Amino acid sequence: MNSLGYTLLSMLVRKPCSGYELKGYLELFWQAHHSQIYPLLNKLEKLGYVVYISENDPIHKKIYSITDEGKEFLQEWIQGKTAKPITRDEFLGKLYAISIIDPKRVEELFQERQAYFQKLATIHKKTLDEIDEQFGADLTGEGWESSFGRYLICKRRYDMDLAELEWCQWANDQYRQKFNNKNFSN
Amino acid sequence: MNSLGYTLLSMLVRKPCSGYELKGYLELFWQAHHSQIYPLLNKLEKLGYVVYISENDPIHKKIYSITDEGKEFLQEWIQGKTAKPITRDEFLGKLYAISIIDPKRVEELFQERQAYFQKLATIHKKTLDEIDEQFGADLTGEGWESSFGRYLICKRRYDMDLAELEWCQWANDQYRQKFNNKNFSN
DNA sequence: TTGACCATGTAATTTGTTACATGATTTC
DNA sequence: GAAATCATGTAACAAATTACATGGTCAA
Repeated sequence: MNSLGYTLLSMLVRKPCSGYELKGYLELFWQAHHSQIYPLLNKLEKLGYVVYISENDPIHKKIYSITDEGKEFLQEWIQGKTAKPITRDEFLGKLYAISIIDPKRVEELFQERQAYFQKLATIHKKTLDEIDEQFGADLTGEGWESSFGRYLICKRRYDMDLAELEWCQWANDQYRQKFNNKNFSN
Repeated sequence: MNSLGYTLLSMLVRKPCSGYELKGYLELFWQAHHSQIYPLLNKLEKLGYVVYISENDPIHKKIYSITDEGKEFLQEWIQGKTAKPITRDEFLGKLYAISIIDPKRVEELFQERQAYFQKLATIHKKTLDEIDEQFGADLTGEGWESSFGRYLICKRRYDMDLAELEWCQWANDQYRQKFNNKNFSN
């Protein structure tokens, strides 16, 4: 099984989910396409690590639940070595060449970046508030344990969004100062 | 050409580099293997977007330089749509299931995470200091323009390292509080 | 009735990872 | 003289992306 497969199992510890839901939750720290998720869930099901209960649920929606065997399998992975986090950021790839980018385009790139993370920050703040509302900010609500991991991860993501926004402002300011002083040329 | 290929071009705007160097610089925001980088550089060379000057340089080291055609090609990419940043984080994949992880292992996971980002923060701080030293903190040194992009990216990375470390401390504290209160069970 | 979102799947292609291969240099 | 780091390459395999394919729901 690959890392994404284990991660799907990990997310099913919190609550039974459909592939579509998993894709959404996953976006906090792992962007996966549905074309990866659905086949993996089918594989996990064949292996007996998840079961699906399509019961009375609307139309063609498959809610997966982790099995005890799935939990054991997951534990083995959790005990093993943890791979380093991976990032790939095209914006930064472009920014590397900032000295030869048209100033209008630079401003545009920063603006797009800020808008993107502003949107994410808003979404993640809302999610955090919802978790607090559901379980109580003093962490006393029922079922809290199973959502604790997601809560920590969501908080991290929100913190990172804010750090990214702060950096954006700083970097854009630096650029403007630089540009006004020396006019950059090149 | 793919995003990594364009990003390599972008990095060559700053200064001529070997594939090995590029791999190192890239690690700030894009983790690529040498088995991707070397073939891409050969491809870019065949297309005339980079040239290599192995001249008097030690043994088998190939220093690549971007051409004017390469810069034009790069500009087209920079003008186009920017793909969203990608992250994949196994640690967070494990953390999702924190409610069923042995507390000792949880502490270990947090410790490893902190050590990892502490190490990165130290490296990135050092790199930032070197850039400041080389060009002057008031951004007046010669050749500053071409390293400005790298400077911004390096600062971002350092900020993110610190944010990650702060979150780690917060999250570990939350976990300990939670664990001491309710003993988590499960 | 159009567009956004929910919902799942497969196939073709591209990208990324791991393994195979080699060899020099530097530091301890 | 052993280990780490510098340095480049290819091949086999695994994973991710994009395209193809289908169909339901809900709100403006």
